[in-house]
Amino acid sequence: MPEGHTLFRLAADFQRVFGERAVEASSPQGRFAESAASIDGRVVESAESAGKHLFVRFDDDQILHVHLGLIGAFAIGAGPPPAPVGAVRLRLVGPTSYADLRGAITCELISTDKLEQVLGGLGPDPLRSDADPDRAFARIRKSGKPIGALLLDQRVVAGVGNVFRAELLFRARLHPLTPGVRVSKRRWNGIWADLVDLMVRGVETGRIDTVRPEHVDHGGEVYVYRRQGRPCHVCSSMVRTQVLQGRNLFWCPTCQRRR
DNA sequence: TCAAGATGATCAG
DNA sequence: TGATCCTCTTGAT
Repeated sequence: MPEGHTLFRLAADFQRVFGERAVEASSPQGRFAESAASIDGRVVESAESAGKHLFVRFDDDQILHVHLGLIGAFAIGAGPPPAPVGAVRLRLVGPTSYADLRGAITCELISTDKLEQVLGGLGPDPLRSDADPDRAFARIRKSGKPIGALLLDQRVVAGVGNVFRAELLFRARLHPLTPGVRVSKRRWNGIWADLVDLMVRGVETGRIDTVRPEHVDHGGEVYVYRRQGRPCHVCSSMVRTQVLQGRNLFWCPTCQRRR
């Protein structure tokens, strides 16, 4: 479930479990064997996330860069690790816990220069206190692309995925195909504040929970994401879907009218 | 039991 | 735009 809040939690978990500790590294699947050997026995100095990227810094300045992609997962477990199940690309084992990486699209060792390069390509991350929403708006206001496409562009905002996109636009009552150039500064400021709020809550709970209490009487709900053909929680219109740039878009045709 | 689709991003054409 | 990476869940058979 890798959107920005997932990576933020993962980095915090890494810091708590492996921080300041030496780890054994291996690649049961074999595809990362050489790099695993290179960090085997090193001490983890720090772990942090930026958007959907995870960076783990070791005491010899090597940096592990992981991007989970659509299907990847970095599972942390307590105690001694069991025999690897499935294609475990990287396994880290510390004194009290272990972590298994599967299915990631990126798993590599990088230098500080490359780290700067990756960070430089990302828009502001709502979970970082130094994030500047105006930097994102500067791109949005001069683009004719739909706001729904711009929100998924990691150069615009780092960490937003398909769930946050769908829910943010619903909560803002904004149609996903509205061109960026038509989104006002005031509107964007509201969306950004809502995004920060939702992602911070996502970090706390580990879930994406977006429905306001007055609209549903239990938790674990979303307004439109993957609810196509089902009634909107607010107005009972049927939620719609459409593929935009290869990704599924969801919206309520009544609450999010095209202007 | 098996196929399809999914919260992502890159690359070829 | 479609194929690809590669894993897991869901729903159809």
